[in-house]
Amino acid sequence: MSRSPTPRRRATLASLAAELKVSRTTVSNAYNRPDQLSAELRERVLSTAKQLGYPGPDPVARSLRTRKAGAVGLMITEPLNYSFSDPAALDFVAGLAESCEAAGQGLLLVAVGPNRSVSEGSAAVLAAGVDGFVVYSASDDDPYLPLVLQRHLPVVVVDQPRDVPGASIVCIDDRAAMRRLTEYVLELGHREIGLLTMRLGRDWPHSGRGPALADPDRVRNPQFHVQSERIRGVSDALAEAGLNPDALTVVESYEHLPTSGGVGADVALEANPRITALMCTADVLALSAMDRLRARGVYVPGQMTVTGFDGVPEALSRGLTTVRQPSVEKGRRAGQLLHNPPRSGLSVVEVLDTELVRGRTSGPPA
Amino acid sequence: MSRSPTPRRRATLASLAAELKVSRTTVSNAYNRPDQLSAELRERVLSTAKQLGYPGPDPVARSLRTRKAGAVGLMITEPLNYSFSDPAALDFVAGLAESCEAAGQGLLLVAVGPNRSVSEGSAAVLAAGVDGFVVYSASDDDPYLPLVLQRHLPVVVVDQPRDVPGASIVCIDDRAAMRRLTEYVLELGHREIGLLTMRLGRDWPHSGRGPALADPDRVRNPQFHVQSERIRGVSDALAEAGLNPDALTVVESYEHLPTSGGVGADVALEANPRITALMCTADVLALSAMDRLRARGVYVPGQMTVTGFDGVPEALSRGLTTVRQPSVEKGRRAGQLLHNPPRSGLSVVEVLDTELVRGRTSGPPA
DNA sequence: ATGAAAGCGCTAACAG
DNA sequence: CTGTTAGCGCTTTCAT
Repeated sequence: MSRSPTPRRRATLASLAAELKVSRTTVSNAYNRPDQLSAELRERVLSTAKQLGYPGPDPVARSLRTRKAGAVGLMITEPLNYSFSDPAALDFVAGLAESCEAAGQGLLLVAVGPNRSVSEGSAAVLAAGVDGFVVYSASDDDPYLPLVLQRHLPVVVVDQPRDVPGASIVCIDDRAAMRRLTEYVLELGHREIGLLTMRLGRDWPHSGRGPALADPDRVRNPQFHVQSERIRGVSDALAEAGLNPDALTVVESYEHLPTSGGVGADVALEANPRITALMCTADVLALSAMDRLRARGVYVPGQMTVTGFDGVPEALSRGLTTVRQPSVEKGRRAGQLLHNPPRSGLSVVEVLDTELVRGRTSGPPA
Repeated sequence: MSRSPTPRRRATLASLAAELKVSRTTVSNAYNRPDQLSAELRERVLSTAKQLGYPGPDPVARSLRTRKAGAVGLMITEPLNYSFSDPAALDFVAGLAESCEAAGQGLLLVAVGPNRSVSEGSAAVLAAGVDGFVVYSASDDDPYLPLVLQRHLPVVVVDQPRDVPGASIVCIDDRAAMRRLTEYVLELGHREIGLLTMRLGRDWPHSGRGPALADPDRVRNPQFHVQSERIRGVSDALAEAGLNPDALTVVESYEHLPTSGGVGADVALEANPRITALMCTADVLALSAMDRLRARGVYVPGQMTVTGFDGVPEALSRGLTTVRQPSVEKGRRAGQLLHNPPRSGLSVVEVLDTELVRGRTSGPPA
């Protein structure tokens, strides 16, 4: 069970120095500044280190001393199973991970989803040994955000919330994108539109967890900036076309389960059977809705127009009419903002471009 | 730009104690052991902390003192874009993240893919402030593994390599699973089989990065235990049926790109046009192969049987004949092994169950 | 090129 | 309940 020279006590830089009868500085230099000592001495240090089973300078102690953790934290407020099943969220994480890899930084996932109590989540945020935080799509009143800010570390917010003091933000123009998409739908001739969206607030005033008709008050004051802007974008287009924005049928879904879109579609159509276009604020919702419509014998786009948002691969391959947003790039930019902060030291707002994708799921109303 | 009482220097536990004229212990207790001081004193501590902008005990300093980092490291040796596009790998990460969340631990992604030099990757491994490592499916001669081991931290290996001294392992019986699948294919009557697999070694002796015919030497000595076992499983079944295992046409693919399976199928069929069954060691390969075959006008399963491995959702929904493995559970178990190490202190081997899924992509040869 | 001294910010005994 | 004493393991001036 014990290798040759495994000492009872873990070897440290100091013990190694003692063993070698050199100063700790020298050992430290052997690892961190090879040019500060002779090559042979360095070799001697490294070889006895190996012999003693010294793993090299302890990362935590080094972090304490240098005040650098070598990692950025990603605060994930959604339930993990959601984050890991939504392609757009994953693309974001992939982009962030990529930029961290390039910068030689670690990426620490800090999950503070609803599965944990707020105090447990708080502990996780406070315990994260990181040099900065990325906050991904949190609600305006997220309870963990103040804790993140309290740590006085650089923070980059992605998508939402806006107006976090001191934080840079990477986002898209949700309102304009959704307005443009809606204009397209209206041009096709649709007048009765259903909107399927993620939950409008952290709370959930409906019974059960399934998609439910959102009441107008909630629609007017969503706690998520993104939802708010997207709804506003739809309203803009409706108003512009001389339609009443309040006539929009809005169904909110607590989470994006594989079936959420389908159930949401049912709810919307039951609430307003005259709907001819179903606009979804996420591709996963739209795809699920399409599946459900097909099962009900409703043809898309013949009898129902369906649109999504995100531009995930499956959506594009299935010809969904949607808005493509650069999810990977969001992650990359967020990381870069942390790794190479803007010279000014001021916070930055980066608005990334989106693109309207006219697919095969939209057409004139029946 | 400056809040009311923002001191030039970051507040620390000591400065807070001085301000309050109490000992550092008391302040520490206010955060870590609320029962060790009066509620009112604690309140006073916390409130002046807020006033001073003290974010609470520094996680790094605490880690140094307590010798606990509060996070586990996940060493990812594949290119990130692969890890984040393979559903099976993602399920694994999701399971691991879930168990970390439940244990109140962070999850530090340490990417040491081929995009970075070995020395950069080494630095990342050595710099990770973690209490243990999960190594996900590394090659037998992975250059970073020794570094991980060198840190004398608990290690859990997933899938491969085997026989890492001191490390626990979570895996499946790849050989038995693949044997069973092959037996099924043979029962259907197939005799000429093509095998599409991930690259057989860290090196890549072929020109270009696309799928290529693997030479027999390489097939006999893969550097990845999993590939090795799966090929062996196929051989077992072939030998059992009185066929020559060396007659197997093996095509290896450097990475799992969306098109890898399709190109691999082309390569295999060109090398041996008599092939009637294409067995793939990953669903993503099989799905891509199916797409390609359809494009070529080859009917599945009428003219070609195709099988996969993993049991990812898309494969199951498309009726792929495959082996389902519990990827999420792998991640969960790996995490648990780290968070609640077996009482014995000895390393453990956990072999999780797999299930043969007879789908609609397999049938008798034409 | 090498060493001595001085902490980084915190917690864990152990006394009082 | 509160304070004193000792470091955790390392890097970094500043001398030599």
